[in-house]
Amino acid sequence: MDGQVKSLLKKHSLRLTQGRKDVLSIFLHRNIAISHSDIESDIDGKYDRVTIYRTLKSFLEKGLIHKVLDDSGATRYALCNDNCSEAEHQHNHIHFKCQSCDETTCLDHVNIPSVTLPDGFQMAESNFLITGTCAKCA
Amino acid sequence: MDGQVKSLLKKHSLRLTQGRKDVLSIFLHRNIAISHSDIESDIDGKYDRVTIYRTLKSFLEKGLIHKVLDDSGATRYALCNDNCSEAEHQHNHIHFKCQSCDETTCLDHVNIPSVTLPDGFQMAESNFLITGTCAKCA
DNA sequence: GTAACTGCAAAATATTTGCATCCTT
DNA sequence: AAGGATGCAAATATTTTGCAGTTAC
Repeated sequence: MDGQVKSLLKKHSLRLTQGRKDVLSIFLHRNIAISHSDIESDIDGKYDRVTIYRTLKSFLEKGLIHKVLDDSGATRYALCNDNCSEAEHQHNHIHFKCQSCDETTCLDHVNIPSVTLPDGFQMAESNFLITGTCAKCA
Repeated sequence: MDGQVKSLLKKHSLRLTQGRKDVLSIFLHRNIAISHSDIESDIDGKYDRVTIYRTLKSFLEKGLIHKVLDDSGATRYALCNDNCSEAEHQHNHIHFKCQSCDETTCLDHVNIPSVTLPDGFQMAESNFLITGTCAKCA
């Protein structure tokens, strides 16, 4: 796991600092979309709130994580898949938010269906969020 | 238009106050998803910031408007269609956010395709946001 | 008349910026 | 050594809450 953390950071041209390793570990351990405050409570004061904001921003810019839309207003993030880089994101999976346990998961095996847009509209990215009850809470 | 405003408010069991009429008018005039700050700049101090928050909350609870997902963190709202009520929301259209003009529109004629969820997952609502270039900006 | 709505003040939460210091490369 | 990362302070933005006064029904 530690080797994975290092190689992921290196792969995305990010310096190997303890803070980044710890934050990335959280993403790897919890396979759900997490927010700034999730991380803050996980590390429990080990790093400054501002540092976490900047860490997330760096990860975002380098294509290590992506934003997960949420209907509650909270900003959440999830690990990108291997195909993502600073240059281009390649996400085609649906996000599912459970109304019961409040967890947002990436449905990696459910692809976003293609849609036909009206004349003149050009798609760049798409985000699909489904709300409901997850398998654990059903 | 004024009659439409009144009947819409009545239909959703909302008292006819000037503030609500004005806010609802903004939604009717601008057929795009708007945020709290959009409204605030539109009314230009006529009502308190807090009142607008509470107005939006009331509209939301009574099924007059719905939240529109946004990738920038801003919370936006759009008018519900006729089928929505306090009890149930019935949205099946895709939202399109233009990266150029920053406007979010409801693509009323593009339905959200149905997807098959993994075993145990149950869908309640779905939100589909496509980012790209709109017809005006292409 | 009464419950709901509004404005003002203030608190709580979320996010960003500047700067000095420290650490990775 | 140099540029990037961090911590602290503080500014800004966003949203919520309490309370007193006002208004719609």
